[in-house]
Amino acid sequence: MPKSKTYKLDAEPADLPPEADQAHRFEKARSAQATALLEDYAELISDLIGTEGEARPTDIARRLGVSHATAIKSIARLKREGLATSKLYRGVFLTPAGEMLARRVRARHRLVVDLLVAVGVPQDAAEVDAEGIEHHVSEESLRAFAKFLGRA
Amino acid sequence: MPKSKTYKLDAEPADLPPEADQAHRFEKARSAQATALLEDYAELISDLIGTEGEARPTDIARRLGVSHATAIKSIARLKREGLATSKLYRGVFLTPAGEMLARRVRARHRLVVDLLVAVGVPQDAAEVDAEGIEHHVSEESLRAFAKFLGRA
DNA sequence: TCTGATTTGTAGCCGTGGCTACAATTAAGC
DNA sequence: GCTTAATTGTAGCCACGGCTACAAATCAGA
Ligand SMILES: [Mn+2]
Ligand SMILES: [Mn+2]
Ligand SMILES: [Mn+2]
Ligand SMILES: [Mn+2]
Repeated sequence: MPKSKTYKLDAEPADLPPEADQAHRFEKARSAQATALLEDYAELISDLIGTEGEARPTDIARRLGVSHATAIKSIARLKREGLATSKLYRGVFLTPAGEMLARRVRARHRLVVDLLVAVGVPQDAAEVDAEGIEHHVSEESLRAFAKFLGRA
Repeated sequence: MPKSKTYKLDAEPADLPPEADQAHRFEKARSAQATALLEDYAELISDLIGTEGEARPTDIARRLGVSHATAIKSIARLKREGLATSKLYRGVFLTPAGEMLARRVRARHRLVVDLLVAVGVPQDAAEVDAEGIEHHVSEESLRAFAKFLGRA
């Protein structure tokens, strides 16, 4: 992560050299990537709690296709960032912030899949591609997607 | 999570437990992420050579918004992977493999931007989002995009 | 030419997210 | 209840891609 800089979330002066503009785009993509893992974990934990009643590290790891050690370390990061908690040997839970994130991420995930399908991408490919694409879709694009899908 | 089975693109047996399906999607996203940096460098180096006549580490770094040390290390990875070469103090060049990658990536980048715009995303947002999205768009999706845009 | 600015390269640090191997704890079965 | 299997956690390794600081090489201008 770059350092905690004061993010001017949309006020990017347009009168900078063009390479600054490009640098800004790359920076956005990097920062989106930095949160992608947190988003996927939040969504998955929420899903597991919803369908299985609990989210245990082993299940999380299996669903993600990583070793349980990796999952546990990533869960530690979620806890550090205030998105999850976990009682010893009793599964992982989402904090209110984590729940909010999960809800947002799930809605976005569905919207992305639906848009892909709407423009002609086969369902299977849409599911695969969306898992990576979702983390780079801005609110502005999401609004456009919703409108395009007639859900404005 | 629909249990569809059409993707013979990779040799993934379609009759596995559903969580294997999900793991497979996450794995795809991770592997796409692993090549994203190479793709951006290849595209950028190609652009710089095309517009400036050469691609020097300092310029690459400025366009990406990273330190020159970071750029030089990433360029070293490109060389390791057979995508670029560089003569001391004389800029970075793409190997044939690197050129091919750059061409593919540039075409894909444009197609993604065009699709986003076509579904109503403002140009600026499309440019920003595409920088991240592009790395996760499969060939299958690309074909669908082209068809949707009437470039089948 | 030579001196100072720019560019390039190197070294070393850090956090992330992979992994394996092993230890400890809990759950299950007999 | 004991033994064994499964789960969870820890430790330690690695590659990657950020960074700063410093060194070396090249380029430009006076
Ligand atoms: Mn995802
Ligand atoms: Mn998702
Ligand atoms: Mn990109
Ligand atoms: Mn690009």
